[in-house]
Amino acid sequence: MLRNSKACRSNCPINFVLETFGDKWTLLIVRDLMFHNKRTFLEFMESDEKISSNILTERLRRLEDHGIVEKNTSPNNRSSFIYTLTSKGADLLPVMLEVTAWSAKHDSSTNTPDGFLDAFNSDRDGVISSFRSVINTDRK
Amino acid sequence: MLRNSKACRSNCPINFVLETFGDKWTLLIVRDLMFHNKRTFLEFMESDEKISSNILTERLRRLEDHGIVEKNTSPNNRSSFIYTLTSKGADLLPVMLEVTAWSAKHDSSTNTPDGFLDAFNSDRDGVISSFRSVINTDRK
DNA sequence: CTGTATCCTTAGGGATACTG
DNA sequence: CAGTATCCCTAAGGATACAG
Repeated sequence: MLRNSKACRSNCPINFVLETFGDKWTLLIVRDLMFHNKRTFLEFMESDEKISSNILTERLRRLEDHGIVEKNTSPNNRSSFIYTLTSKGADLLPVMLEVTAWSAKHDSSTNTPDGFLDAFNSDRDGVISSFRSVINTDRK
Repeated sequence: MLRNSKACRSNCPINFVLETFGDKWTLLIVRDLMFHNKRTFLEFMESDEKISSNILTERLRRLEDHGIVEKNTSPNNRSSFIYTLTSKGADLLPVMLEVTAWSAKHDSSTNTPDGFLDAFNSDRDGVISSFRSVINTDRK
């Protein structure tokens, strides 16, 4: 459910992702959920890029509004919150891996795991499915 | 050659693309070059999202700085400029198609060509290569 | 036509303090 | 711990005019 829906600039599918991910922070949260097994506010705060707390609060809420992230109270600790990707969020995996491959190809200074690019180029589907199996998704 | 290089926030490949594409406009220019055969300033101005001229000027320059777009004077008209994707820019095609597929799957209001999603899911490589062959790239 | 320049408004974001 | 609230500054962006 959308808390506040903005007018779309167009119905282009590229524009559609920009309405959600067209900023410098949102995709980093998805990355942390997807590849770094992060799931709490503090864990997101600790990432290298040093997001500030007010921005993090707002971006998490927007991701929740867009159905990409789900927020639940931790079963054992009631004042702790756990963020997980929904299946819609997990569906971003191919996008994320293509982005990673592009960066790895065109910027040698990016920290991509050794052999990723070769593995991805030779067995893309295999790499995707092996990642998919370990993603932190909500399973009810 | 970079006109002004900013400090990177991290060496993460996801962050790397955000340094270039982490805004609401840049990717739309790539989309126009890649899928709509646009190549002049005016053509970019005419897109549905209504970018303003000062933003367009700055984004084109940044894309040129990052080696994603090339700017050349038109051979027949000396005061006219033609923008084309470099091979680095054209390498974004798989990313763009994955983004399109994600949007098409999760937002029914996006204007995606009929049958794209099915074609892409069943013959991804075929779809990519057929797109690749018609992309407006600089070939010298 | 292809931009630049300027002015102005709004959104993004950093720092910090504070609450349940 | 998990945020919210506030203050303040800068960056992003819209409108418009203008230059080569």
